[in-house]
Amino acid sequence: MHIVLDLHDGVVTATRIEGDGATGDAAQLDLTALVEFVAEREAAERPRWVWANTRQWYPRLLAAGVRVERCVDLTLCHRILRRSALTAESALARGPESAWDVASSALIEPVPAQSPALFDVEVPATTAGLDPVREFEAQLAAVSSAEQPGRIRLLLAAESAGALIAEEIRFTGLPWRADVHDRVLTQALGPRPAPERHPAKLDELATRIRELLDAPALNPDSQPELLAALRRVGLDVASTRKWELRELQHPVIAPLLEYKNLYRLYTANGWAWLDAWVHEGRFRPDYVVGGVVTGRWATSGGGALQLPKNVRQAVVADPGWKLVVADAAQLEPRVLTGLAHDRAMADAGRGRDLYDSIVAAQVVPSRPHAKVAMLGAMYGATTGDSARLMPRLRRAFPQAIALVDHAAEEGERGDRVMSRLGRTSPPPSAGWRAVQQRASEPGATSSDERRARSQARDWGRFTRNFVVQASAAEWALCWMAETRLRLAALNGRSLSGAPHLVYFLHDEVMIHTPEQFAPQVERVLHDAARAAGELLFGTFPVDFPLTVATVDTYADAK
DNA sequence: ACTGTGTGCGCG
DNA sequence: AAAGCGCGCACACAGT
Repeated sequence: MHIVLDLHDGVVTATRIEGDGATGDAAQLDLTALVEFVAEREAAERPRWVWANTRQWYPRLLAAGVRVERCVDLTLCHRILRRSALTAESALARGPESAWDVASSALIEPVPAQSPALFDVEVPATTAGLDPVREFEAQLAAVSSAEQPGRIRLLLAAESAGALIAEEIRFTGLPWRADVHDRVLTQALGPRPAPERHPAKLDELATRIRELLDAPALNPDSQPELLAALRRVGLDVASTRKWELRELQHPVIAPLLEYKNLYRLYTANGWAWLDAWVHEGRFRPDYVVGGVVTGRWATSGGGALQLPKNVRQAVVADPGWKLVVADAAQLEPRVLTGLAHDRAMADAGRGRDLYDSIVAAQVVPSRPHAKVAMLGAMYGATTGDSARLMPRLRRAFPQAIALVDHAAEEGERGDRVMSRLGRTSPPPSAGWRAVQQRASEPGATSSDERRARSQARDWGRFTRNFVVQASAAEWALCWMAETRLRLAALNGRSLSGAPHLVYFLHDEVMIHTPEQFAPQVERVLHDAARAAGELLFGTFPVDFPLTVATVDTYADAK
C-alpha cells in the first residue's frame, strides 16, 4: 500500500495506490490536518509514503512527533532510474529531461547559507508543479521493466530509507559539548581571540617562522610566499605539503608543521565553526543523500564527514546515555568478495581480520602490506609497493581481482559499470570521447595517443573503484535501514527517549541510547549487518564483521 | 566586490 | 614514498 502526498496552494492531496498499482481514492486535506492524517494512517496500515522529496515533508512530521517507517523519495529514485543500466529501456529513462531531473540536480547543489527556521521548510520551487502520482506510476513501470526488478527495487527502498534517516539525524542532532570543544581549542591555541585577531599561539609560531626563515614580511598562509622563503634558505622543495616538509632537516620545519596543524584546527573546526553549527548541545549535520556519484552521502556545510579525530572528544553522550559506535571492518574488500563470489577471499575474511589472514596465507609479509595491496587493487595503483604486490594478490584471489580489472577495462572503453543493486556510473564527458576519437583517427600524433591513453586510464580507475565504492555504499544503506527498523521495534517509535541514529560516516554509524539499552543496541547492529549482507549477496558466505564500542565520548571509540 | 581556480588537509 | 578512489571546506590569488 502506498499513499502519494502532493501539495498545492496549501492543500494536500493524498492518493492511495493499491498493491496492484491501481490508483485509489484521493483525499484532500488542509496542511494543518496533515500530521494527524499521517499519524493515523501510519498506525493503521504503515503505508509507504510517496513524496517528491523527503526534506520537504518529513521535518514537519518529525517536529510534531510523527515518524514514518517507509517512504519513496521520488526525486532520489528518479535520479537512480534515469541512469541505471537495469532500467535503461524504460519510458522513464528514455524520455526527455523533465522537471524531475531539474529537481534531482537541485538536491545536490549547495543550499544557500543557513536555513532560517529549521522545521519550517518552504516548498522548494523546484518541486512545485510536479505530478507525483504520474511520476510514481512511471517509476513503478520502469522498475517492472527491469530484468531483475528485485535489485533496483531494493536500491530505491534503501535510498529512500536513507532520506528518512538523514532527516531524523538532522532533527535529533549529534550530542556536542561546546564547553569540551572550547577547552580543546583553548589548550591548543590559547584563549579565544577577539574578532579580527588570530589566536596567540598562531601569532607566536608565525613570528618564529619568520625569524627562522629570515623573512620578516612572510605570510605563512600564502603557499607561494612560503615556498619561495623555504627555497631561499636552501630547502629543495616542490610544494609545502606536510609529508614533503616532514622529510627535511631544518629548524623551521617543526614550528611550521605545528603552525599548519593548529591553523587547520582554527579555520576548519575552531570557534567560528562552533558558533555556526552547534546549538543547544547538538551538531546538526547537513547530509546530502546520494550526493556522491557512487551513492555515498555528501554533506553541505559543517563538514560532518570530516570531523577530525582531535575534536571527537566533544561528542559526548547525555547523562545516563551512551554512544554505541560501530564500524564495518574492511568493508570494501568484503563487498568486493561478494561481488566477485571469490571463495578464497571469503574464507580469508571469515571470523577474523581479513588483512591478518592474507599475511597468514603468506601472500604478503605484513598487515600494512596487505592493506596497501588491497587498496591498490580497488583504486588502480600503478606504482609503488601497492602495484608491486598486485601479482601476488591476483594469484591468491583471482576472481576478485578479475572483477575490478574488468571494471577498469569497461571504463577505459567508455562503457558504464554497475553496482550490486544497479546504480550505474555516469558516461564519460563529450570532451573525453572527443579525445579518444581523435587518437583513433588517421593522422593522430603520438601526443594525441598519449593523451587519450592517459585519460582512458584515469576513467578506468574511476570505474574500477565505482563498482566497489557504490556497492559498499549500498551495503551501508541497507545496514542503516535495518538498524533503524530494529531500533524502532526495540522501544516503540519515539525518537528522543529511545535509542536512535545520530551519525553516519560511510562505513560507520553511531547510536545515542539510554545506558540500559546499550547491549541490545549492539546486538541490533550485528543483526542488521548480517541482514545487509544477505540482502546484497544472498546465500554467498561473505562475512561483514563489526567493531562495536559503547562509550561516553566518540574519541574513545577507536 | 564578486567568482573561479589552485593548494592543502580533514575524512572514508 | 605520497603513488592509486571518492569527497568538503578554507584560504590565497588572479581574473572580471
